[in-house]
Amino acid sequence: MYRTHTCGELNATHVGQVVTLAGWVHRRRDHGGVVFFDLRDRSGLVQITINPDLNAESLERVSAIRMEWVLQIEGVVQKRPAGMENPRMKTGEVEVIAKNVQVLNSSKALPFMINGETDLPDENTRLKYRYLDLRRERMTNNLILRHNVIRFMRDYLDRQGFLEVETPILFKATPEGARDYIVPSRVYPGQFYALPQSPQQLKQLLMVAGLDRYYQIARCFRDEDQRGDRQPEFTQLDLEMSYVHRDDVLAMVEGLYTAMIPAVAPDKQLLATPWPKLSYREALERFGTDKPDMRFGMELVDVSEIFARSEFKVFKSALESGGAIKCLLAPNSADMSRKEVDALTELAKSQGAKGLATLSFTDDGVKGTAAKFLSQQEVEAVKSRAGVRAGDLILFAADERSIVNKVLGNLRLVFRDKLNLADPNLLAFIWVVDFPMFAWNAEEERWDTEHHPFTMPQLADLDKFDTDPGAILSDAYDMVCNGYETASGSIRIHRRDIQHKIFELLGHKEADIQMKFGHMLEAFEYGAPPHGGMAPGIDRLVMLLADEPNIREVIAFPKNQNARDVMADAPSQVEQKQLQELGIRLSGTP
RNA sequence: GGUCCCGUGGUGUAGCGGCCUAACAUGCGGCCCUGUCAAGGCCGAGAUCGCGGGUUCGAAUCCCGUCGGGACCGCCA
Repeated sequence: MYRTHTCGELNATHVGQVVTLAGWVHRRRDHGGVVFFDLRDRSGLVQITINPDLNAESLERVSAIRMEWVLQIEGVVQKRPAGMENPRMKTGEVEVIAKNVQVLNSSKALPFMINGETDLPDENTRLKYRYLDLRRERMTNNLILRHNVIRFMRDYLDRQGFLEVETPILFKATPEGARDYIVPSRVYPGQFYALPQSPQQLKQLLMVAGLDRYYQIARCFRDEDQRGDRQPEFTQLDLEMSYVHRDDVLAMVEGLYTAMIPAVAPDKQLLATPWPKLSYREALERFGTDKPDMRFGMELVDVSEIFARSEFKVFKSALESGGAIKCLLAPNSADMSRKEVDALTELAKSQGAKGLATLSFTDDGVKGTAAKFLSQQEVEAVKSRAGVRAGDLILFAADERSIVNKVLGNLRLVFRDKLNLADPNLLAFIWVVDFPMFAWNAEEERWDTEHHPFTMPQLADLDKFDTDPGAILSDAYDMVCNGYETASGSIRIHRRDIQHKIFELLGHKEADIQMKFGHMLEAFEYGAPPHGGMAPGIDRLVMLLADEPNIREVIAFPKNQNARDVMADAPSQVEQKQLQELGIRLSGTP
């Protein structure tokens, strides 16, 4: 063994012991006579003291040593002289007086500094040298946190009677949902596997197989454009249970999370237990989104009624065409500059609104773009309905209801960030339930499933299939936290007739259904039990627990926004021979 | 596919028509220094300002294009 102890574990109880350590030079402080190194391994830092009476061989090595060299230090743990302790270091009471210094490896000058939190380079540089970036304490801690989260999940689910089962990475392309990553087959030229977007079908088949309670730390692949909270491959806690109703699944997962979070992230507070349940409709109406950040108020206020007889053209025409007028109260924002309001208006326009109307309640009276178009009574009515106080700003959106909600929902988040309305240590978990089963796809003139085609419609709505599919609610649910969708799931269809009906409504032809989903339909004919499940996203959860702004910070080797691995430079071309074996000829760019 | 923002020594920034033969910090090299902990002091090397074109007497600075990166919209069952 190279070492007897780790750096971070040393403390006053080790005083007097001879120890051997191995690690990186985090910092060096060379005083000419005495030299200090902070030696680092995963466990932390400890000060190594090189005194001038060290053996000549070691002493000669010391002068050449630079940051990130790998050393093996044999020495004696000593209590630091009085007044020389460093209370900011975990090991600050002690130091290791070196008796022998071996250089295990040297290091080139670093492409960027990794011993502080400031001055991080461009993210691509961090990704190119990810192995250096991960040496940083913050990144190491993120990976440790992620490990603790997954370990807790495994232990907890094991105690709850779940079995961890692995499912294939090479599977079958699915026509629904995201774009698939496909893998050519050598044995069957011209045919392709697909990487799973999730193990959805497989876990349902495990229920048919009688596994009863299944989970997996599952890698999922979706070939869509990136965001801060989306990567081409990501990890879910995929789970499925037999003989459950919606609330059984929710209670299981809520129990897991409320036990886990104090254990892995003790600084975080849960907003409420049990977690509030919001219907999809209610979430949209009150917060303008199906993934509301519940850490602060600023709810949307419907003022359509107040303006039922308004002469303000913008409001009038919105109502006449069946739309709505809603507003948002931005506290203490009446003094916002024209420029800032214009920027908000641009944002609103980018999301489909025609514009924004404002009222600002200043010391000099009511100002804003809507002021001169509204009557005194209308202004008073808005004031009392929205609870306006002096200094507040009101923003109106008048349009189709869906656009109004979307625009104000996004503005709500802009003000959250601008006015620091959300407590960063709060985790506001909620359940969003009662999603619509279908959404009309205007572009392709057909129905799409809102969740996925294996989701069980609510029984009360089954008779609406032929009359009003848009009104059918499903037994789908999302876990939402601080404005992120952190899990999604549903009770599944376990009856062949209903499943078949869904595929039909989605516009699949009979032959297609057999080719793409025949295995599922057939399985349902062999005594499929009622079942349901969920898939909490692990990357997003760890991101929230670690206070990171994106999931790349909690993934060891993520891809950049253009789905590129800049360290290994993937994707890359392959040998012509490989393509030949697969029967693939490149036709140039699509 | 679209919108917006960014690109200056290894790294992070400043400079935003002439004062730039490009500044500061850090890192790097050398020298001095026996108690520091972002150690300190002195000296030094290191950048054709992402790339291409244009405007101008003159471009890091203005314009156009392009490449790379980021945020967002579309997309993400």
